[in-house]
Amino acid sequence: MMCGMAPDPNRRRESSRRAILTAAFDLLQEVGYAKLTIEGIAARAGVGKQTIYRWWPSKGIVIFDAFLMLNEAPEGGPPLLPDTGDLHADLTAVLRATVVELNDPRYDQPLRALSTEITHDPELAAAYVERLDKPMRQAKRQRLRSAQQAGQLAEDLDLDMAVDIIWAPVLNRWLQRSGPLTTEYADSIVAIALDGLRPRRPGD
Amino acid sequence: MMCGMAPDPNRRRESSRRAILTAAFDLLQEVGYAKLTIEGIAARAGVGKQTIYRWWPSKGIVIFDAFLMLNEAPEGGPPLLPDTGDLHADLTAVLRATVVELNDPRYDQPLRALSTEITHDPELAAAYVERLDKPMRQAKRQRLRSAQQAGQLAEDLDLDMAVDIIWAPVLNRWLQRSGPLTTEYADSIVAIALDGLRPRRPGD
Amino acid sequence: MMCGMAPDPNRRRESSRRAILTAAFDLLQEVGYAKLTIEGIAARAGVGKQTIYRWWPSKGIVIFDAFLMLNEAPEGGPPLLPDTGDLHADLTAVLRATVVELNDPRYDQPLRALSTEITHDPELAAAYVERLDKPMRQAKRQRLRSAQQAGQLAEDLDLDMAVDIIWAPVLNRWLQRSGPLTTEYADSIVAIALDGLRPRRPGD
Amino acid sequence: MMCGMAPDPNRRRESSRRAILTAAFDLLQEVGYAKLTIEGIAARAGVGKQTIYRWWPSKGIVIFDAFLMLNEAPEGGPPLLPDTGDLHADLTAVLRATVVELNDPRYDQPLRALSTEITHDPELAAAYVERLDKPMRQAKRQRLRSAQQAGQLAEDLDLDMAVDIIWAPVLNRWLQRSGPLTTEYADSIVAIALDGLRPRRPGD
DNA sequence: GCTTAAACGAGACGGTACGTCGTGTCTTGCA
DNA sequence: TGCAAGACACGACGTACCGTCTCGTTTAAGC
Repeated sequence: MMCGMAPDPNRRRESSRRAILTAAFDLLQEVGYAKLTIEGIAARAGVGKQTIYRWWPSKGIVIFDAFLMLNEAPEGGPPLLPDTGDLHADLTAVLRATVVELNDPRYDQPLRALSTEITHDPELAAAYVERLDKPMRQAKRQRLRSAQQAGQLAEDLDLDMAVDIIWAPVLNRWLQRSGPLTTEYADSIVAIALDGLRPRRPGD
Repeated sequence: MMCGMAPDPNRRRESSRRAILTAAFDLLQEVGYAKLTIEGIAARAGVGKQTIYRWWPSKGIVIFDAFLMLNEAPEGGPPLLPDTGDLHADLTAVLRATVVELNDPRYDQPLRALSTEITHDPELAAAYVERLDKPMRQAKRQRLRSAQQAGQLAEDLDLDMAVDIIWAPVLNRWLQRSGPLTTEYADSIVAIALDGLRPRRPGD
Repeated sequence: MMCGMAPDPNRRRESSRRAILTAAFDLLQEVGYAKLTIEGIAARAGVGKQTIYRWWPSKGIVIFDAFLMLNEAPEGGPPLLPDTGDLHADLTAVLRATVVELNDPRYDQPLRALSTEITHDPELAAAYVERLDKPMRQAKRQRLRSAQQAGQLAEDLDLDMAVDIIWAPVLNRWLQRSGPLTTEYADSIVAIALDGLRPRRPGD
Repeated sequence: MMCGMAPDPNRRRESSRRAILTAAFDLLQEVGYAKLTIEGIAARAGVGKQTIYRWWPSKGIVIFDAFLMLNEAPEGGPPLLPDTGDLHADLTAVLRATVVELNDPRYDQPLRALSTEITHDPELAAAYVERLDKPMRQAKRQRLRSAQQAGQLAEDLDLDMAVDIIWAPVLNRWLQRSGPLTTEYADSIVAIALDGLRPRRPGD
């Protein structure tokens, strides 16, 4: 017994949904976030504007859903980080991959757009954390836990913080362009995060 | 020889400049980034739109300048971090202050707006790094260098990276709302950053 | 041989037809011609839009049919004008009735809507002339012919023109609101039409 | 001290005004009333939609103003009807001219549009009566008064009604297409109006 | 009475136009 | 001449309807 009756999802046309999300993502690449318009998405998708407004409450959620579609499509089970036993090497490889992805021009504009939307919309941020961040974070924590059990990480270490300390600097440098985002930067971050800022005793 | 003539900065009316920047900052708090308009700023500042377009090339730079005005006003010389000799305590205090500022509702919307503009405009990002980030980073590096000279930090440590590792997690959590941004979080980040993720030998 | 198959009139649901026409007429009164929409009619009639599109080619014809329904319903045979032998009195009475009907707020909006549709759609105009105008005109002509045979009207008078000369001024004043539409106006029109604009010899 | 501050007519751009009214009139001819849109007018006039909305409260008034522009432009003083002394001939000539104008395809659609707007908007109707109908009616009355003074019309004749009786049938037949609108029709109307429906004594 | 094909209600869809808002430019008149 | 005021061409907004198109669900004719 609600008013403002929500549309019936059964009647939703899947082809339109995909066309809209694809168009949104493609346009983000091509024209950038500032020039992304609902009208543009609708035109590119060959869809009426109302079809977008009917199913998505805001442009930000369209963008978010576009990423969801991308990430859910090719998945074969939950993501996993490599575990060769060499924590330093594994983390370096993964963080380098992150750097490469952030430097990929195909993802640059869309990712910045997603970041902006998350920054300004708490609900979207929650959805992001839940749907996109959580699975990756799980995998990262998983790798760290494995290292912890092998005695390679401090016993009382909060793994979520460890994840933050490793990945946040890279994301931040990318967002703010506070310096070149290179694989060397990734390497150094991993090294410093593992060993800490303080001098280590010889023999470690 | 009078095409595209740049306006004469000498004739610029200072009162209008301040009114515009103040209005921009206030409106950011009140209506948020998405609803911040040039017309709104002009109206609030009691100024013609052209006066904004004459002196600022984009809305982002108005926002940026608004922050510049704030940060340059009360300054008595370059900023400094406390140096009690106890690095852990000093860093904790400063990072806690950062957390408090980020949680201050007066700065929340404006800071997010600034962040968004930087994310999407490389030129603005460069200006940000140069004019706002650099001075603070200088102060942070300064404190770390002092510690390094006292043997409290690794000799070969890249201090810029150290700054990133300490401050990026806090900024990131704030931007993405990936978790509660508390002083405890700040404390833990400092602790982990200093000691690293690896287990320390007893006696450290 | 099955393209564009016309719907089978036998299966037509009479209740829907009446509901649609009633809804159309009522909405005309309530919201006026400009805001009359097919969706509105369908909603008010508790009917799907397609049911309207299936049976009526245009909104104008729905309106027209609504009038047809009204006029055909209470009919017991063809309409007749009173014939007391006193032509002046009879015409005055009938034209006064016309004025009263045009001034009735229940019919004002619907009639204006009908008029507009007729004005812009020649086919509809033909239907109007045939189905609504003709029967009334017949009755009017009948009364005039009776007077003509009694020697009260010129022998060679074109009765259709006589009808026009008597009724058109009233309709026109109503449509254009070029002046108050009163029974006195009707009276004067009849008087002038009968006697003509020229001065009459005494003794007429 | 008003809110909803009306725009300042001094700042109005005359060229835009003319372009809009011309475009509106031309489009009425070309696409007809039903397909006349504000967007279409703006596009054809090379003007922003807002410029139309700023100065005209409704589409009907744009149409009305388009006619005003047409009628005020070529005027050299108030309009006059021919006065040869032969009332019958003069009226016939003028009413024939009316018929010709109504049959002119350049004016057909625009006039029907104007008629529709007047029918549905009382305010517009008042403006029409005042600005467009009144001057013509004045000229018509003038000619009739001249005839009246010459003893060719009844002394106590209400000249406004006389005008109605002569012109309304033609307008009505044109609007409703209730029959062919020919010069013969005009002739007959004049003849019948002058002599009345009743038989005249021989010698008149 | 059971089947089956239609008309039906509901409403999603690709579109068009609405009337509003903001952009960045241009013009006018005041100081 | 710098400025406030604001008109302007332009483009996007979010909404309302258009007319078409599925969907299941009646419903009435024909087997």
